Amino acid sequence: MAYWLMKSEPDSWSFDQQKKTGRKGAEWDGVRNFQARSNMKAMRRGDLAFFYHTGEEKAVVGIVKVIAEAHQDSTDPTGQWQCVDVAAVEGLPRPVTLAEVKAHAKLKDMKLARNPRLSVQPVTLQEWAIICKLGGLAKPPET
DNA sequence: GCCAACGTTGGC
DNA sequence: GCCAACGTTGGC
Repeated sequence: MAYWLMKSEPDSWSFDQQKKTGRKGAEWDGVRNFQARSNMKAMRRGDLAFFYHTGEEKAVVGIVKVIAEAHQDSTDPTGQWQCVDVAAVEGLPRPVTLAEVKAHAKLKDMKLARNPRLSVQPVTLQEWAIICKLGGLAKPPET
């Protein structure tokens, strides 16, 4: 069981859109970065990920679950890129902003703060728990 | 809208 | 295989 963080520009794909796809979820397509790809290849069914909005919001807004492991990205004609499928689990009652992450002693070394350009990144259990709490969840979701 | 940081590409 | 140039991302 691993934890991740996936970033999206809400204008192109938002957590609200993700929620509308319900339990069947959607492909996390369009990733064209080797590091992000290798992170997606390491994902297993049932892993959980934060859904982060870039741009205006710059905040973790929800949680998604990996429902299909890495497979061909249907939007890639060259066939070299892959994606996973994710489904919304729940939104955070209170979004956790990038500013808060950077200000928090235990979170400021997160990849999110250090390398904001990596679109799919691992999150430690400790980071996961802290952000869930800051986000207003009584307890982190179960798989 | 600008700029810094990073990743990727291509020439040597 | 190295490195400069370029393009893109994302924060400010």
